[in-house]
Amino acid sequence: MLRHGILGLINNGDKTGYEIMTVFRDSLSHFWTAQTSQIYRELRTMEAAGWISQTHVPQTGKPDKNVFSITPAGREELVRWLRDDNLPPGFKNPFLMKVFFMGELPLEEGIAFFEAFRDASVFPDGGRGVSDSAGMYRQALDNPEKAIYWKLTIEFGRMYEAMQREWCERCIRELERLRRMKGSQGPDDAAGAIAREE
Amino acid sequence: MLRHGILGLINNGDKTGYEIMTVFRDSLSHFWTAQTSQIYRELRTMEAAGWISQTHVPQTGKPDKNVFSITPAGREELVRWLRDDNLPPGFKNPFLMKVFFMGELPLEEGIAFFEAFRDASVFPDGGRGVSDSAGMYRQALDNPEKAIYWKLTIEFGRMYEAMQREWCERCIRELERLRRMKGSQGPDDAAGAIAREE
DNA sequence: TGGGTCATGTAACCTGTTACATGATTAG
DNA sequence: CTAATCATGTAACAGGTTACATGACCCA
Repeated sequence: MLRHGILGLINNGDKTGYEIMTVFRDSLSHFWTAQTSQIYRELRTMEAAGWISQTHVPQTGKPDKNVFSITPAGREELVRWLRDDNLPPGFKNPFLMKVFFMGELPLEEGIAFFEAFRDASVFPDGGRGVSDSAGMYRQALDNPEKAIYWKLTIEFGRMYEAMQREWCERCIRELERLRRMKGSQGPDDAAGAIAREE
Repeated sequence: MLRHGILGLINNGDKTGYEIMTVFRDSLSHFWTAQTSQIYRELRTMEAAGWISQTHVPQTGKPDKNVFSITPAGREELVRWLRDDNLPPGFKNPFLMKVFFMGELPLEEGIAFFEAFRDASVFPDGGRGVSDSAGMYRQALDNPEKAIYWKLTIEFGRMYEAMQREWCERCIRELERLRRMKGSQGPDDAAGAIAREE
């Protein structure tokens, strides 16, 4: 996956490993992350596979750079991957893993946990930070057909956030309801209420 | 993460590696997956760390089993993990990675891609398959305070799905709009319309 | 003079996936 | 008779994270 993401970025224009890292950090962080260590490793693998080629560019006042360009074989591989029906089955959500076991902590802590999560947003500014990213903006003007897909991923991020916030609100309401029941009527009544609900 | 998930399951009752695998497959698949190979490896690590202990149980007519129980140190580790503010930053969505580069394929293929995704649901039956899982149901009756969190994770799955479907619908509408513009007015006008939109 | 940017990477480790291997019992 | 279930794992590989290392230039 990362391999093909890097390939797509190089397809949009020649890039150094460093530039690829900045794109991941500034424009793709809402759906993928990558460290330089992994990027440089993948670049070597991709060059060995003949998907990209490297040009050494000496610079003065700055370190020299290695600029990577996509090859015809790389372009073929990119569309092959796009068409390939290969979406991985396993979806992992560490937050839900914790929620699943939250019954081990007092209710109050559970409520605080959801409040903290609701208030911590992936897009603290409503997505503007990602949307304004310079490189993507340039591309949006150059090539609207590529830009529309980029906008759709941003839209996904926004909708995901809104959904997550709404879910947190619901969870907090549910937990507060349980707390009230425990407070006023004792644990047995609370148990009955939950069981009856389903 | 997986380590702590396994720990939480053993905390809810002694289990064999095989039983842990079935719980992941039947009840936690909407937010985590795990193969037996990984489960047995983690169990060994966890036993070495003193979080769990093992009892060999000979059986007749069936293979012998190794039943794992949580230790006091394991229980301490579980609540430490629950309280620890350690949610990983990197969120990875292979589907969005593909969407991001879909501009390399013709519009028709992009539309078909979203249609296929919209129709492939994680919860083909609206979540009933997961909710009815026997082990979890038993627990829901035993311990409502644990069960409520399990229900909340199911609810997340349902909301996520609904959001994803709605997002797909929006994407399809956007792409169809672009297709109409390209068809009737040529590529330059389409470009202008997208640029003006932002 | 201290921190940020540009630019390269390595080493060690941890986590996850794929494929394989065994073998009795039970239900259709 | 065949497939599924119960129950254990190993080996090899792929993918991802953390920490470290270098070094010049520029801005406050």
